[in-house]
Amino acid sequence: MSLRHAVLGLLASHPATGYELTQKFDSSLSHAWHASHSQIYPELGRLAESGFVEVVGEGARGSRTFAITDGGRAELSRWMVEVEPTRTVRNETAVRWFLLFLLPPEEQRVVLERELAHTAAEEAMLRELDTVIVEGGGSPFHPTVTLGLRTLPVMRAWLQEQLDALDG
Amino acid sequence: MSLRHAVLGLLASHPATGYELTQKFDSSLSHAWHASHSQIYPELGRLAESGFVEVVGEGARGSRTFAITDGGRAELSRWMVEVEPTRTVRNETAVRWFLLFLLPPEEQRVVLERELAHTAAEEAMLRELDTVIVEGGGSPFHPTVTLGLRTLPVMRAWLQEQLDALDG
DNA sequence: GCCATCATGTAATTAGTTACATGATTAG
DNA sequence: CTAATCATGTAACTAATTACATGATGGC
Repeated sequence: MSLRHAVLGLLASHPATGYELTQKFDSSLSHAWHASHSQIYPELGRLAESGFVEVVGEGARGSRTFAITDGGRAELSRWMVEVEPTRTVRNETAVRWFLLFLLPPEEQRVVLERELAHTAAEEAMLRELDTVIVEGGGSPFHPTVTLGLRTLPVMRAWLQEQLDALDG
Repeated sequence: MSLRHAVLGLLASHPATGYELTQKFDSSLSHAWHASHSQIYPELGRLAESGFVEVVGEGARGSRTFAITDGGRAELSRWMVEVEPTRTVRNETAVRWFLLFLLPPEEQRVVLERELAHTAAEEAMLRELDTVIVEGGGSPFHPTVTLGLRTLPVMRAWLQEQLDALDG
């Protein structure tokens, strides 16, 4: 389970509430791991029980800010350095691209155009994230943006080639 | 759930046994979706119940070969064209890369070298898959290989840059 | 006053992993 | 003969999604 360590990692750079963590899973971490609030709140509870995080403040509307503990940092390092990474990937978009050839040309075109539009939207999102990061004086999560902005043109080129092949 | 449609997609290009499908999830589809045999066999049963696949032959050791039906093809097209794609991704390797900066330089180096070694192994695997495909007279699953071989250099360059930054 | 967003939680269901279990065939 | 691979299945458990549920705060 990477959720545990993803949450720990987010808290390692900044204390946050469950709500803020949920937002980070939807922005900076969205190309690496997904989790919704119904998973995050119970996980914070379990991490606190294990002594890896602790509540360091309470705010409006019953919000609680969590911070990583020394034990949490140790656990995170251990996981990153010593635990053999699980290489399994789950990416529905990739599945769809790889099955594309099964469709008749006209349907392929529809799907390819949808995907091209999506890469454009994604690029806009990444550029905005990048701006936020630069204005904020640099952030630990730059890799998501950097790698995203570098791999997007490769993806777009492939989609465009498939479209061109349909025409020519 | 993409498993259902991934299985349907694999059967759409070729009838196969559950065992063969399991192998394909570990090779051609490994960068898009993962599934183990304990998930695949029950799914084949459910697909058969829905009338999307059928048994078209029995072989040694109780093996059963499944093929997609017309109904299955229709369902697959519907899913690919009409169903709004789920864009959530789960990739533990990406999580690890994005948390890298949390480690002290010497540990970063260890991890970066492990990851560089992994990209090399992956490239070898992709090249071998590519050879198999070319010798087999071309295969529908070429996109996995093509995109993999194109994105790998981007990944490797990023890893190398991080390493260089540690040194210089 | 009302709508958007902030903020948290739980319950029911479905998906996925790990472990258990069995046996046939084939290459060396 | 024996180890690797082929081939299938189920059970127990863990992870993740979807749906239900509630209420505060702030801007207009």
